[in-house]
Amino acid sequence: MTNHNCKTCPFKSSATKVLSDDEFEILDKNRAMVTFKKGDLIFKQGALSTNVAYLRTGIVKIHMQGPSKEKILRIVKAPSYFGIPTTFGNKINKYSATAIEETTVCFIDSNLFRNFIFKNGKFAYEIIVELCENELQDYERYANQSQKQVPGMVAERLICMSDNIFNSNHFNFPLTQSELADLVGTSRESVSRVLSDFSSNKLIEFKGKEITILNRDVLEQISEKG
DNA sequence: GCATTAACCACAG
DNA sequence: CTGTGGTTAATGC
Repeated sequence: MTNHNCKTCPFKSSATKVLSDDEFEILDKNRAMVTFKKGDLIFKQGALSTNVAYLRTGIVKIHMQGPSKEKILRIVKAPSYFGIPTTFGNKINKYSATAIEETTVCFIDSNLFRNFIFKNGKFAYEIIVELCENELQDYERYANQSQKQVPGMVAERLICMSDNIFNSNHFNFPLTQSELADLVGTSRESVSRVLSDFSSNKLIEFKGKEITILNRDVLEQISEKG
């Protein structure tokens, strides 16, 4: 971890892959890699933002304090940037990031990052692509969330986690039920009921945090029907 | 009216 | 942190 090298880092972003050797050298001097444990706050809503955060390994949740409750905006899996909007969109962080499991994060000075965008068009393009993909995903979630019922949204999240984060039908669920509720925008009780319901209908099985998807087809139907 | 859905509250493991 | 029951409000036949 001490003498790490960006050029040979196996967790480079697709944007970073197009940097020149000179740029890599500059990057190496202007970034800091930090390890976070499960539950650690990585950056905080309301605090000043001076670095771009890049998730090198691990999983984090992006969350925001709403008028009355906490809202989980997204779950981000490495490798991915996760603090670009909050660094360039506003001086003050508009949301917080918390590690959901052991995580390594690279902080890159935002002035340096801005320079790369100015000087290296390919780099800038890759960043735009990533931001656009995120935005599209968010739009989809807004539409779903306002029109689906609770079982539909929970089913959607389970499938999404299984497909995009764990690539398996069996995984250790990284959130509490209360957090899952904050993610899909309902109450903790509703999540609990839906989960027991799915379980008694043999769509999933869960003991503790271990979740297994037993009947993916029906779960997808529920997700689509809402 | 009656059923469904889901939030809020409360209390118990 | 989770599971459940009671209550209540909104919405849709």
